[in-house]
Amino acid sequence: MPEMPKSTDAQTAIRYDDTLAEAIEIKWQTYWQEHNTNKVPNPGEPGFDPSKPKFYALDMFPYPSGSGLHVGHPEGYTATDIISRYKKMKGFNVLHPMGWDAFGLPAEQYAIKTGVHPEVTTKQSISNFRRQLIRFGFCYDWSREFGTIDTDYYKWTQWIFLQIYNAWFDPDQNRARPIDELIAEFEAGSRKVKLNPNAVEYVGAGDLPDGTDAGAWSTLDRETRKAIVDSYRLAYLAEQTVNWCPKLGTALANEEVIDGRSERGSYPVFRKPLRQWMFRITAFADRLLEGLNDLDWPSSTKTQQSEWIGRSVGAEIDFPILAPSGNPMGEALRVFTTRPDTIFGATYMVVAPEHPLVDLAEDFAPPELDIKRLRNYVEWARNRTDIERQENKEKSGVFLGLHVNNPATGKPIPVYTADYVLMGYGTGAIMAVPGQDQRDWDFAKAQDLPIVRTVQPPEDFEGEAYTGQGPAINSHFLDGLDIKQAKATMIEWLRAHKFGAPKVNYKLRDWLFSRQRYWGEPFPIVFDDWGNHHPVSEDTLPVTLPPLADYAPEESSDPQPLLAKAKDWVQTTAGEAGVEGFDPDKPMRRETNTMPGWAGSCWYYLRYIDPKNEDRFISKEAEQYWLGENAVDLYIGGAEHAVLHLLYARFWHMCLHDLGHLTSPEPFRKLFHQGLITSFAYQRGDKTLVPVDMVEERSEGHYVEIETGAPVSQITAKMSKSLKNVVNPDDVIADYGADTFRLYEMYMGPLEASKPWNTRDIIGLHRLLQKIWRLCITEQGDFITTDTPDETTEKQLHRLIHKAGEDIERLSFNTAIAAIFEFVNLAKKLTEDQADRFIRVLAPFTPHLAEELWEKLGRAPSVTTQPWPDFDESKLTDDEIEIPIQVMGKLRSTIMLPKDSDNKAMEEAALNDDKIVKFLEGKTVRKVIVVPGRLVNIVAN
RNA sequence: GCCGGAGUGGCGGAAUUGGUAGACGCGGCGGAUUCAAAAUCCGCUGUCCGAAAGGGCUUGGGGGUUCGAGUCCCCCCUCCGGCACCA
Repeated sequence: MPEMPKSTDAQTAIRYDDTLAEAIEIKWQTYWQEHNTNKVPNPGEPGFDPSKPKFYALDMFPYPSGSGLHVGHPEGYTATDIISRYKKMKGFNVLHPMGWDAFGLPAEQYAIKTGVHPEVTTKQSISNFRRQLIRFGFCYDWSREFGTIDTDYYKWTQWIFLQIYNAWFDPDQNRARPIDELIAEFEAGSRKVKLNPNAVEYVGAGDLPDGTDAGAWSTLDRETRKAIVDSYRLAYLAEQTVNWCPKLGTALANEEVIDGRSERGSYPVFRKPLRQWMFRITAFADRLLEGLNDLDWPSSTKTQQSEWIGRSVGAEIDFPILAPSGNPMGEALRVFTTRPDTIFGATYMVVAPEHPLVDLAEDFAPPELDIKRLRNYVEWARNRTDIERQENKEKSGVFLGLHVNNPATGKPIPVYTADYVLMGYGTGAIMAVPGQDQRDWDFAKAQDLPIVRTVQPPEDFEGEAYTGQGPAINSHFLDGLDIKQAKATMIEWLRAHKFGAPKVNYKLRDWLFSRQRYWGEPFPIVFDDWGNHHPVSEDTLPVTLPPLADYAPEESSDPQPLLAKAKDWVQTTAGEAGVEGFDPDKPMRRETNTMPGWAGSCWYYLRYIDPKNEDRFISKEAEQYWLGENAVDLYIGGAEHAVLHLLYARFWHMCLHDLGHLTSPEPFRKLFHQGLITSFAYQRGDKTLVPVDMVEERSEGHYVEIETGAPVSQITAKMSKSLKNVVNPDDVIADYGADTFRLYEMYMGPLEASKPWNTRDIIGLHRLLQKIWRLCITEQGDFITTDTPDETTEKQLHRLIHKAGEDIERLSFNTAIAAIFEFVNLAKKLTEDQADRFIRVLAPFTPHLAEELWEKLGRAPSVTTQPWPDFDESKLTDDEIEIPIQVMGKLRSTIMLPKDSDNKAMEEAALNDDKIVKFLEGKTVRKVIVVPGRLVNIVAN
C-alpha cells in the first residue's frame, strides 16, 4: 500500500486524504447519531408525515461471524443505502433497518471447542459488525435493531409457530384457516370427519386415509379427535425418514442437503427415521408457485424456486395385484405417471426398496423365488447413502415374484424393486415404459425385459427411449393420436373404468423444522405422560433457552437433542406451561428440539416495522403503512438463498396473511441479488493455483511466479485464506475512507455481476473525491465559488442530475458514478447554486463528504434531509449535435447539425459533406436512410 | 445429461429501444511542474498497413436476417450458476 501524504505534513494545505476522510466521516457519523438523523418514526409517532409514500429497502441481515464483515457484505448494503438516501430525498418515508441473524451452528461449534457460551461470542460478533456497519455510514435506523436471539424477538417467533400450529389448510378455499374453524365444522357436521387425506405422514404407513369416514364428531373419543385434528395442522409431529447429519449432530431439511452432503460444512448425510416437527408447506405448493408470477424477481431465482417445487401433471393409475394363481387379489399397486398415454408400453413395474409391497412379496413368494437375493438387495439398497446413489447410477434391481395386471392390455406384467425408484416421490412405484423412458430402457436391457414403443419416432431417430412428439402406436384405441390427445383420452378411459384419475405431484416435501442443537429457539410445546403434544399458552411466552453446562453432543445411534441435558428446564407442569384440561400440577416435559436458523430469518423483515411492540408481533397500524400491499419494496441479498430463506419466508408470510395478520400476499415485491466479489488468483500451466504474494507482474498483463520465474495466468477465484487474497474492509477504510470504499464497490461493475476485487483500482475513486474536494475547497479550507456560471458546466450538471437519478432507480450505480466523473472532469469552477445541487447529487453516494461540503457551503445540516435537485429537460441535449454519416453501414464522416433538423436537411447536409462527396465519386446513390437526431446511412455502389 | 446466465482492449467495465463499439476508471507511454521525488495538470493509448493523409480488421468461432448487428435468428466452443434416477 503506498503511503499517502498526510494533511498534517509541513504544508498546512487542507487536502482530501485518508486522514481528512476519517476525520470527516467520524464527525458526521457522530452527528447523525446525536441528531437521530436516520431515525424513522412510525405512524402516530411525533414527526411522522402520513402524506408521504413509503419505501421499504431491506438488506439480508448478516450472520455475525467472528471474522467480521467480508467485502461482499457492504456491496449490497451500499446499494440499498444509496437507494434509501435517494428515495428519502425524493420525498418517501424510507424504512431501512438492520439486525442480526444470530442463532446458528458456528457459535455453537465454537462453544463445544472452547466452552464459551454461544451468547457471549455472538454478542461480541454483533458489536463488531455494528461498529463496522456504522463506520460505512449506512443510514440504518438503529433504533429498530434487534437480533433473532433476543428473547423479546423469539417470543414472537414462538408465537408465529403457534399460529401455524393452530392452523390448517383448506383446499377448497386454497388458504390457511384457524384450526378452531375446522373443529367447529366437524362439530356442526358440515365437514366430513376423517383424517386429512393430504397428510403425507400417513401415506406409506400402509394406512391410506382418503375416504375413511370416522363418523360423527360427538361419537369420537378424545384420542381419535386429537389424531384427526393433528393430521390437519400446518405444523405437525411425525416419524419421518430424515436427513441425519452425524457430524453436525442434527437432522436437516431437504433444502439444506446438496448432493448428499450438508449445505453447511459439506458433511455426509444419512437417512434415518426420527420423530420431528414438520411444516405442511406442500399444501402451499400451488400458491408458492403461482405467486412467483407477479413478483419482480430475477428470473433465475423464480426458476430455481419453481423447479424446487417441481409441479408435474399426470395421473395416478391402479394396477391390480395378481395372486400366484393369476387372479386379482383385490389390492392394487398405485403409480404416478406423467405419461398415461404410454400405458400400453408398460411392460413391467418397479417399486422402491422401501415400498410396503416388498414386504408383502416375501409372504406371497413363489417357491422358485430366491428370497435371500431379494432380501440382500433390499437391505443393500435401503442402506445406500445419497452420496453412493449420486456416484453410481447403474440400474440394478430384483424381481419380487409378483405380477400385476396392466389394465390397458389386460395382460400380467412382472413387478421389480429397484433403487432408481424413490419412495419419497409419487407413490414410490412406477409403471415402466422402456420405449419412452431412458431409465426404464436401461433397466429393461439389464433385466432382459420386453420393450414396446408406443410413440412413433421419426425415421432418422437413432436413440434408445424416445421422448419426443409423435403419433401413438401399438396402443389400440390411442393409435394415431398425438401425445396430448392420447393423454386426455387415456385419462378419460382410466376414470371411466375406475383404474385411475388425474393427479398433480410435487417434488417439494414438507419442511423438517426440528434440530437437535442447542443454539436455537425452543419450541413452545410440552408433552404429557402419554407423549401427546400440547402448545404452551401465549401468556407463558417466551419459552426461554436455558443455560447449559456443556454443549458437546452425546455420541449415540439414538441421538438426543442437547436441550435434554437441561433437566430442570425440561420438567414443567401443566399450570406453568398454561396447558388447559389438566391438573395444574400435572408434570409435563418440554420439547427438547430447537428450531432451525431459518425460523428467525423467516419474519425479521416484519419485526423491523414495530420492533419494540410487547403486545403484538407488529401493530396493525404499522403493518398497514409500512407493508401494505407490496410489503418490502426492494430486497437485496445473495442468490444462495434462492430456495431456502426465500421459500420459507414466503410460506410463513402466506400463513400469516391467510390468518389475517398481514395485508400483502407476498413478502418481497422486488428482489435483487448482488454478484459475488471474487479476487484475482494466479494459475500455473498445470492449473494449480499460486498464492497472490508469490506472483509479480513483469509487464502489462504478464505475471510470473517469483520463485521459479515461470509464467502464470491471471484468473478470478473466490477469496480464500490459502490464496492470500482475502480483503478486510477495515483495512481499506483505514487507507482511503468509507466514502472511497463505497464508491469503489459500486463502480466495480453491474451490481448483479460477479466481479473481481482489484485493490489497484481503488485509487481512481479516491482521486475523484480529491478532485471534488479541490473543485469546491481552497487549500485554506474555504468553500470557493464563482459568480459567473459557465453554460457548459450548467448543462453538464443537468445531465448529471438526470442520469444519476435514473441510474439509481435502475440500480446502475457504476454508470451513475461514471457520470459524476464526467462532470468533475469538465467543471472548472462552480457557482454557489451549482455547488448546492452538485452536493445533493453526491449525498447518496458519499454521504460524509457531501455533509462536509454542504456545511462548508454555509448550509444547515443535514444534506440528507434535502430534496433531490431538479433538472431542465431542455438542457439535456445541445442545440448542435454530431451526426454520424455512414456509407453502406460504415462510418465515413460526421457533421454538426441543429438538433431538430428534419430528414431532408440531414440528407442534404450528409450528401454535401466533403468527405462523403469524395467517397461517393463513381458510385450511384441508391437510397438514403435518415434516423432523425441519430444518423444518416447512404446506400451506394 | 437438463435448465439458466455470460464471453467486448493489458485489466474492471460502457453502449437503457437494432443506429458513431470501446464511455468512465485502472494500468501504460509522452510532456509540464519540481533541485529531485511524490502529488497534481495536459496529451496519447483496440489492432494491422502507412512517413502522413487515409484505409483494412475488430465485441468467443461459423453462418444468416437487415440500409445498418455487441444487440435479433441458427449451429458450435468456453466459463459461471442451478438441478440432477422426481416416473
